[in-house]
Amino acid sequence: MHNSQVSAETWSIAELATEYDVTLRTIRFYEDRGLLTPERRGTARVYHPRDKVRLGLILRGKRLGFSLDEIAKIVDMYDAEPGEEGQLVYLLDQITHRRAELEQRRRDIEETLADLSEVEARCRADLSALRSPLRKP
Amino acid sequence: MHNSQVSAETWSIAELATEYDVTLRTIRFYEDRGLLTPERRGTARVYHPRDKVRLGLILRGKRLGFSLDEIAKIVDMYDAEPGEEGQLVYLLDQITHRRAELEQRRRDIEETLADLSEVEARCRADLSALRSPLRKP
DNA sequence: TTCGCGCTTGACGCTTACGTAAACGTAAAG
DNA sequence: CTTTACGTTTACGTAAGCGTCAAGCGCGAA
Repeated sequence: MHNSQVSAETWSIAELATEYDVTLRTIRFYEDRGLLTPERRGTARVYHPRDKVRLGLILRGKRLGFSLDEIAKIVDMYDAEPGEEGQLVYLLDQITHRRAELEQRRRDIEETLADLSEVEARCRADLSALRSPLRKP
Repeated sequence: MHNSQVSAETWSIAELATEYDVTLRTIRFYEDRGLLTPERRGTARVYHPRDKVRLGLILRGKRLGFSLDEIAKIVDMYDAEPGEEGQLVYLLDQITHRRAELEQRRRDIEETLADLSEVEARCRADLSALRSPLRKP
C-alpha cells in the first residue's frame, strides 16, 4: 500500500472519483460551481470527510433530477450554521418546498412502476400466446 | 363557446399547453423529437386522446429526470404492437432496467426525505432555543 | 376587404453539465 | 535522467431543452 496511515481521514480526487464512479472533470466542475471546497496541499486537492459526504449528497440530488443550482441550496441546508431567526424560517420554508417536490416525484414513481407492471403483464401474455400452439380466432 | 361539440375528443395545441402548463414551443419540440405525432387538419395540429396521454407520460418522465431519448423509449413501450418474440423479450428486459432505476430513485427519495426531517427538527430546535429566554452555557 | 386571432415554420440564442484535448507540474521508481 | 503516475489549468466542443423573435397563413367578424 502507498498511503495507508492517514487515508482514513482524507482522499485524493482520483479516490473519490473511483469510489463514486464519476470523472475527475465532474468533481472539479462541482468545485467550480461552489459545491465542493477541498483543501489545497500545494496545488493538489485534498478531500475531507465533509467533502465526501457532500459529493454523495450531490450525486443523490442528481439521481433525483435536481439541477446543480437546486442541489447547491439543498446541500448547503445540511451544514448551515444555526444562524438568526430569519435564516431558520427561510430554511424551514425551503424544506417544505423540497418535501413537496420529492413527494410529487415519489407519486410519479409509484404510477410509473404500476404502469410498467401493466405493460409487463401484457407482454408476458403476448409471449405465452406466441409460444403456445396458435389457434386462429 | 366556440367549439363545444367535438372538443371532447380532440384538442388544439393551445388547449394542451394550457392544460399541462407547458409552452407551444415545448409541445412542438416534442413532436420534432418524434414523441408526439398529432393529426394535421390543413396545417394545424389536432391532438387525439392518445397524444394527450403521451404528453402526460412525457412530462411525468421529465419530472423523474429521464432524458427525452429515454422517455421516447419508455413511452413507446406503452403502445407497442405485440410484435415478434425478440421484440417482446427486449421489452421485458427494458422494463426490468427501468424498474431498477425507479426503485433506486425511490430509495434516494426516502433517504432525502428522512434527511430533511432531521434538518427540520434541528432547525425547529434552534428556533425555539432562540425564542425562549436565553441562558448562557 | 380588412382586421385580428390563432396557428404555422424557420432560425438563432442560451443555459446546464459535463467531455475532450492541450500543455504543463511534481514526485517517486527504474 | 527518463519514464510513469497522478495531478493541474485553460479553453473549446456539445447535447439537451427549450426561449424568442421574424414572417407568414387561414378564417371568422366587422
